[in-house]
Amino acid sequence: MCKTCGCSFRSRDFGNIERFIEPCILLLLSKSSSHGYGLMEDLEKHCGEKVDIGDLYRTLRRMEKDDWVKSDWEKNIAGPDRRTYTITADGKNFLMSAASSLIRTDKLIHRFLEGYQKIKIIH
Amino acid sequence: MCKTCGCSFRSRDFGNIERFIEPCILLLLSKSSSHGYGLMEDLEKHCGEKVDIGDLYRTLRRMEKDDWVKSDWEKNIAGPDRRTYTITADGKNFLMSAASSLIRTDKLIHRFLEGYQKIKIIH
DNA sequence: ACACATATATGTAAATATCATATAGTAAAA
DNA sequence: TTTTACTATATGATATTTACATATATGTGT
Repeated sequence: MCKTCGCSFRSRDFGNIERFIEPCILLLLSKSSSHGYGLMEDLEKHCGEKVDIGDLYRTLRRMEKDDWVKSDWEKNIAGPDRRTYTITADGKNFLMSAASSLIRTDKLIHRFLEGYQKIKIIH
Repeated sequence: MCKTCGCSFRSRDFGNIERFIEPCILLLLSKSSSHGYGLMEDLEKHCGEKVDIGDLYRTLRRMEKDDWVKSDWEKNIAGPDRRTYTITADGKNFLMSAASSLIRTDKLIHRFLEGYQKIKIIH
């Protein structure tokens, strides 16, 4: 049920990749360690990802539970302290397998789009 | 929690596009009307999609509720009767917008893979 | 009579996403 | 000095989606 207008149609955008944010985070962290709020800004700037900040923090905690990242509190004079995340060996491995999966996903999309072009020409 | 081995890691494959099956179904139906079981075979053969049959039937009923397809029962001498689905005008519109979304998704994946190639060269 | 392929459907649980809200530190404006 | 804005982390509640199991029924071949 669409929340904005109350209609019976689903409102979520189509085409979302499940948990795409996770490899994006790991890619950023493999360049340099960072904290949640900083990752939010980088995800929007460099990854074209719009981010729900609550989801991002929850995702980071989950990724630490999965041992893909580890975190340490960092003193911050200019504002609230930060929880700084660093990628682990497991995180690098997942990033590698995620890249393979995304290549497969990309092929599926291409196959679909090719098929779509064909029916578009006919009709 | 992983069901097969009981470990604390998530087991689902990474890279799944949410509801990707729906535009795939609509693409097949825009070639010719079909029923659930037939769509299952075509999705696996032509779309490279492994399909949960229960999910497929539920998805088709939902798509009819959304007016993307309509269905009629068809007599079948060679087996149980079939519910045959036909794409609607709304379904064609959704298919078009899904194709646009997937082009965007594809760009996100490419951006990610380019970034990944860069860090792979460095490390 | 029984197994098997075809055919549709639902129950339940887990995982994920969305939206709202809570809390707190720092700095600058009013 | 109080209020506002920005930075920063986190959780509650709900909706959506997926996964796996199970139920039901028809027709064919052995």
